Amino acid sequence: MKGARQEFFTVKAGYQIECPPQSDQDVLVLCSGWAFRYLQLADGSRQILRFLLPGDIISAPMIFSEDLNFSVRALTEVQISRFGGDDIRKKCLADERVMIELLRSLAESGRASYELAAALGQLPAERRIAHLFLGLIRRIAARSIMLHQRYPMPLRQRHVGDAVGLTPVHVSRVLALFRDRQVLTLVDGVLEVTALAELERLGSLR
Amino acid sequence: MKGARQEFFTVKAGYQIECPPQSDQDVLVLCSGWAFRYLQLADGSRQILRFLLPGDIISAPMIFSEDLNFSVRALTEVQISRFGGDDIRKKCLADERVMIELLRSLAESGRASYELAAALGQLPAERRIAHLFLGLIRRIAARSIMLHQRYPMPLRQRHVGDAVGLTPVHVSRVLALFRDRQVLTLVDGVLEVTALAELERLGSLR
DNA sequence: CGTCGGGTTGAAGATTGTCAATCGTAGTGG
DNA sequence: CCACTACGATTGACAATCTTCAACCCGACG
Repeated sequence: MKGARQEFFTVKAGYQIECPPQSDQDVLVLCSGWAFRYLQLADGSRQILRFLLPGDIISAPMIFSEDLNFSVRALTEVQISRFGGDDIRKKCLADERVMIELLRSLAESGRASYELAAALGQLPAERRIAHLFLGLIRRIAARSIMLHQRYPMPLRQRHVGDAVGLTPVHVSRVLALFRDRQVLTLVDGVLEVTALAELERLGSLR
Repeated sequence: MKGARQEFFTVKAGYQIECPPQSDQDVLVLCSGWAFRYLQLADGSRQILRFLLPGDIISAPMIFSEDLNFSVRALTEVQISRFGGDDIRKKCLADERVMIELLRSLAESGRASYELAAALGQLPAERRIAHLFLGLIRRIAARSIMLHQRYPMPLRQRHVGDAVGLTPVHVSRVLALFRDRQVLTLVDGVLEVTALAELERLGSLR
């Protein structure tokens, strides 16, 4: 990416990641920390659409289209790198591989949102939560070598609930079940998986 | 599109629309009839991801990516036009506008799947069904002039259920409610909207 | 020491699913 | 023309799932 205009900035945990007026077309990449895309509904509830991990493009589905139809919020403190939208678009046309990589990311994002819809529509609470964790630990494992099935997971139960369409109290009950059955524990920002096979059985769609 | 390799074929109502071996990269466009994209789950249930109307690209999210992660099935008898994948890709690079149009379609598809996730995760049955119909009548109205708020809607209640994550029985109850409250009726493949304002109030996310 | 956010738990209620019976309509074969 | 069947829609009774409301605990932090 050398030669491209690029800057960094930081957003504190819990704050929205704005896409300021003139820079709608810019591309933001998450460098450290966690964030999430979500849709805010009129009745006050929100649907978390995807958790963003370091390396993810924050507004992946919108690199070419103009209007952003979702919001993004920092889950932990995050560091973000901004690339000029025009630079990126020029690079795409110049370098085949940049374009391919962007499209791959776009396709992955599309697949994920379809899986999410299927999970929300068809699975009961337990399996929805298993599906969420399964997707997350796979993405985490793809980024760093894991030890003892312990994964960083800086989510409150409210975030889990907003992601799978359940109330925090019910999330608490399901997590208690998982604990009792020795499937996993989520404590203090760390997810420990004790029965991966069971988690996969619950969380897999096919 | 003149000069591109192109063929037509037909699929009967209820049959799957296959993407045969060698032509995974081809682009299929729906010319007449209705179809739907869906994900088949291991337990036998399925989530309908999007209904396809004439003019829609059948595998829109997958023009560039190789593996198709969803299935497509004909809802009515459909006519389909096939374009060679290589031809399309060449056109994209040659003609800026073709690329733009494809990306617009892709972005629209992404927005729709996010809205679907939000509806499935956050809305109760009544509002989920309202949301489905609202999205459909807007797309139908954009394609042809409508009279008296009557829209062709060749869905069985089972399709509605698979699209919004409810059992056909409960869909029947909700539709009965809508009938009683004079909001809409769905009879014999025709949706008649009698209280559009109410439908919008129920089915809008924001 | 008080407060506050997050998690846990119980009890009650709302929503949605399951099971089963019924009805109408269209098709099918005698 | 008449069973016979198959499918979709409807309805009732009941059960399972999930939400709501409330109380309580606990650690962090002023």
